[in-house]
Amino acid sequence: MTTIREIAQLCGVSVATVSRVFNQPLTVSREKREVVERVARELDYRPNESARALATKRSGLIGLVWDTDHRRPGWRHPYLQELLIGLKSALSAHGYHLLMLATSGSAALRAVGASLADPVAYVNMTRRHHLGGLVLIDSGSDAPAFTAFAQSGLPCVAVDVAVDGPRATYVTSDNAQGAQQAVRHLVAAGHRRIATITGPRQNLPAVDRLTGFRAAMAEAGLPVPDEYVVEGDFYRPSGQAAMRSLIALPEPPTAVFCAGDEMAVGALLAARHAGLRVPEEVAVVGFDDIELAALVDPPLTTLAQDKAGIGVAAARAVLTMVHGGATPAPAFLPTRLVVRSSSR
Amino acid sequence: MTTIREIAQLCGVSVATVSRVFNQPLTVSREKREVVERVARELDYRPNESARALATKRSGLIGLVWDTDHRRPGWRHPYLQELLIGLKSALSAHGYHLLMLATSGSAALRAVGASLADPVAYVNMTRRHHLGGLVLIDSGSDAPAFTAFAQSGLPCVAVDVAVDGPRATYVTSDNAQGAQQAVRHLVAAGHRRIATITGPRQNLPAVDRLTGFRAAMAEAGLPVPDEYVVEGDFYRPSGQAAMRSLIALPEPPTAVFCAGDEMAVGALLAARHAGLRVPEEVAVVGFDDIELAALVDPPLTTLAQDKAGIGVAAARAVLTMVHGGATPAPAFLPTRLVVRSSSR
DNA sequence: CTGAAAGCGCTTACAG
DNA sequence: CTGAAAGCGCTTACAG
Repeated sequence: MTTIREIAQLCGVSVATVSRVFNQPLTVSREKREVVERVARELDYRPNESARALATKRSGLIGLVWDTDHRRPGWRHPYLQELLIGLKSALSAHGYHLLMLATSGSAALRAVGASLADPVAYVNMTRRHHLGGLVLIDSGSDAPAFTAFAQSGLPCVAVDVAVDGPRATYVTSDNAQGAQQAVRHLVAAGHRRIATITGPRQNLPAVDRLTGFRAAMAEAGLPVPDEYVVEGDFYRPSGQAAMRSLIALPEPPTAVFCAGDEMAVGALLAARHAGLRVPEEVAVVGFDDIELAALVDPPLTTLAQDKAGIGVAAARAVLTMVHGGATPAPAFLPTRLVVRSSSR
Repeated sequence: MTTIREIAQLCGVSVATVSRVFNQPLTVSREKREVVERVARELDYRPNESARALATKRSGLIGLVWDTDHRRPGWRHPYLQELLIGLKSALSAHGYHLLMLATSGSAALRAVGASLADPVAYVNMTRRHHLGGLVLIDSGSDAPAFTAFAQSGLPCVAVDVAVDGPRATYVTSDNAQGAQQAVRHLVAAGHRRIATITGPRQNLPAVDRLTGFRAAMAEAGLPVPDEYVVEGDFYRPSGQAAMRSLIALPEPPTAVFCAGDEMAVGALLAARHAGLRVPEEVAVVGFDDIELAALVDPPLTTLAQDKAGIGVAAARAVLTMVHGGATPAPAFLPTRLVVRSSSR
């Protein structure tokens, strides 16, 4: 790797001048600048990022926290790949790389002295590596660390989880709005007895979807008996179990809004096992539009999230803060109703 | 952030001694060591990674190249999430983080002067950031850059693509073996006319699966007429089209081995559209065991890859090289036949 | 075992 | 506009 010194010598200028050519080009006379640029190009010069980070305290890296919930080893993020695509492309466009941090559940941290539950582990990593900020992907198992980081004053953008702090914001789908669309669609199809299978009580999207559901039901003048609200955990089996209990009611619903596609697939299975035709005897609507949604039988009506868009929005939000901008307000990205055969 | 200097002052020792306590603890007298360790703990000291990397030319980071094929924007990796889980956990266990590089398809690289097609872009990034090495995930669009990196002599581990170089190796499933298992399973079920839908000709897993297919057919003494080998591209529509053409043959196969689950799902659709019952009239076997496989109708017999295991193996291979070990031989991880209802 | 010193490669006030 | 110098925080021969 060629260094700034070699270029300086070859050009007969000081290292300061070479450095300026790359960092504040307009402060250098055009002739010197052009010479330096030419020589740098010929030698395929690339600045040493470690040296740069040491001198400037900025690294050109954004951290990504995506812990896999150790209490639920089978857990999968419903749209991680698209999220990463969005994140990465938006960060790349500004010259940033994405550092996936070894997370607190790992042996590594313990090795370097951080206890498994060290809530300031992310703060430390961010400082040690001079990260511009962090993007936090909710895994449901990291709440204290998320909170500690959000409070730290370092740029922080969480996905699908609400965080609070001087430079903390979050991005998620407009879940309430999505749930409303689902209910309106079902109401328009003539349904009156509409139940919902929710996500976990502490989960942001789950809460907002339930809120939207209730709002839309109220808007339509429809009652929501307690038995029509069954809590699931976003996993398929919970949807299946919830649907079974709904079917067993004295007055079962004619339509069920599920807060996630995985649960909706479970609900479909339960309906099939109970010998109920979908959508004739019971309509089902999901949320997420995972790949599976279009392929189950019958294909699932659902609310498509702008998965890559959430990644892009998260990237933009960190970058805004990294570049000194004001902390962006939380972003709620619109969802899109995709009508398939599981409802009408 | 507290620095080594502050600790040195508080302990009344030189910075060299403090540094040694962390890097070569046994060369420091026990008393000084204990004092330094205590003070460091009290101050929650963390070494500045940029300074460290600058001084040692090692960063504690492993790079990850995962480009999304710009010629195929809809492309999705069949098991990225599990791969990342395996990679990350194995790297974490040794204190390494994973740096997702802004890849060559991005505007960012052009911005910093790397042309879109710059084959040495990865070499440069590795040097600039003092990365220990790179893990390359095949996206089918980066061949020249992969080759250039593999040749560079920097530690290189590719996933699902063969690379060659002094410190380059790769890991993939034992695809030939898996295909053999598939064929043997079908032969054992009484099938004689077995066709295959392959992946792209240049793709390593695709080639190996075809090789295994042919080997097992030969072993069983069964012919493989040219029309029984149809090339797909791993995407669902190609499987559907290929299956249509197989069904249309004067002597159609009674069983079809698909080199990927997505294509197998397409094949299932084609069979359904043609009014053929699966597996009674035509059996279908896939490869990968994606989530979808268990959920289509009928559930798909397939070869499960050890997805996280591939990530772990890749991580171990880079770490071996980073720590000065010999270049590991390419690893071929065993697959597991999962029999479901699409075959018998 | 320990410290003073040089060095990793770059940036940025400070003078001129 | 340009250069000499100090500094970012750490590591590692080199003496002692």
